[in-house]
Amino acid sequence: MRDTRAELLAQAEILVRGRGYSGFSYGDLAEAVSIRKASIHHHFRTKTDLALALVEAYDARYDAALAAIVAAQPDAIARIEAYGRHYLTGVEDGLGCLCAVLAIERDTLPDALRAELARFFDKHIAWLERVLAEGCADGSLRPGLDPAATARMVVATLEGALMLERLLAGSAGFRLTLAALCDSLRPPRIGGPNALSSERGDTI
Amino acid sequence: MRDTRAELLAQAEILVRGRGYSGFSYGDLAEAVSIRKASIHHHFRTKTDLALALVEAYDARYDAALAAIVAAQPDAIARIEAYGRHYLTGVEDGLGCLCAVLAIERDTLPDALRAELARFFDKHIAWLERVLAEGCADGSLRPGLDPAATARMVVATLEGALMLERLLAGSAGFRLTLAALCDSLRPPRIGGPNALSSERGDTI
DNA sequence: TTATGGCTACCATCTAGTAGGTAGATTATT
DNA sequence: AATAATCTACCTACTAGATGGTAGCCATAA
Repeated sequence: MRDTRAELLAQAEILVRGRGYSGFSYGDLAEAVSIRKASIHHHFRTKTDLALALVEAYDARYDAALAAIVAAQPDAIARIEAYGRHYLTGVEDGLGCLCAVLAIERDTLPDALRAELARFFDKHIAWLERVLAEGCADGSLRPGLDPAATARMVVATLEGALMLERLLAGSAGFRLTLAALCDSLRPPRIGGPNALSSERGDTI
Repeated sequence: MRDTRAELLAQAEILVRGRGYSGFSYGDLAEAVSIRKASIHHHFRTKTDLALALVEAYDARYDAALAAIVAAQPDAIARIEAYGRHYLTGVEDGLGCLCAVLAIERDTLPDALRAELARFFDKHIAWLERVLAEGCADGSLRPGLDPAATARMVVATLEGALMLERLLAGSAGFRLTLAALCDSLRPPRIGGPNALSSERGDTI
């Protein structure tokens, strides 16, 4: 027997991430899942309820992903690179970040949904701030780096790159940005081809 | 006599940037400008025509802004900071970037509009790449920085920060990100409180 | 005179959401 | 074990209102 609710969530997520929240309708979703429009209301009474459930599921998946990254990657830069690769799959699938898509329509969003979005992003920023603070402490990051400000910057960069490269250069463009971001966090190489005012060195 | 077309453009831009493209309607716009819905069609035959006109006007304003920045700021970092301050006004006004808002709904956008958006962002990336290349050449930027990749990163960071901080911490949050971004482009400070094990000469 | 720019009055279609019903499974009661 | 009550998941049919867009009329200004 099929799990209609799960199918609704999966297809709705694809629709929202591709066309925006008010750009998709129960009609579209009904067609995608092959049930009648009215039946969707049995699972999600209102469109807002559906949106909240979408964010909840998306958030839970990210919770798991963040924990997995911390477990698998010991190094701060590697963690941020792994974090960035989650956004990369969005670019590859041609889908924006669910929460960014919703955030765009901020002015028309119900308060509860707006609050959930804020919680989602605050959580990511807090996670990154810890990762960065640890990296600062063990010297694997550029000295002088401000973990709090840089955490916000990292989320912003990846969110922006996903929006941008979904439109422009796809995963190739995204990878460039992710590489530039990681480079900007690394400690300056010393003694290499470009210590000081001399030439700049290659990138690897 | 009033310039209705200009008023329509101004109000439509506010509506789109606040609620998304399919989140605003001719009905909303008619109310905002105090004319009848049907009269809008006299100025903009279809909603797509209106969107194209919005992007054109937005693009033209940015053309002027980019030129003004180059004229006023001699230094690469100062130019990028000035560029970032344009996004900051969006945060202050509670409005997203017009083109980012439209890009979110990529899958339902008419081809012509999607192409205009790509042109808009490509232009910004090209402009930044030049600014960064010049900054690399005159030594005012971190050595080893890749202008092409970093240009994409800068646009992504600012677009992402605008989306994010409009929802979260407002201009205070945005300023943090902008500061972290500029810091990440500067040459490493030397001799300061946190020089690595090796000294090196000053950069300014 | 002829555009221009607005109007009223439409239209077909789509929107989220409701009402009420049905077939089948599950659970409770005898 | 048989029956009764309830629940689940879907359906058809509908509503009121919004949507983008059209047709055609009328005032004013060049």
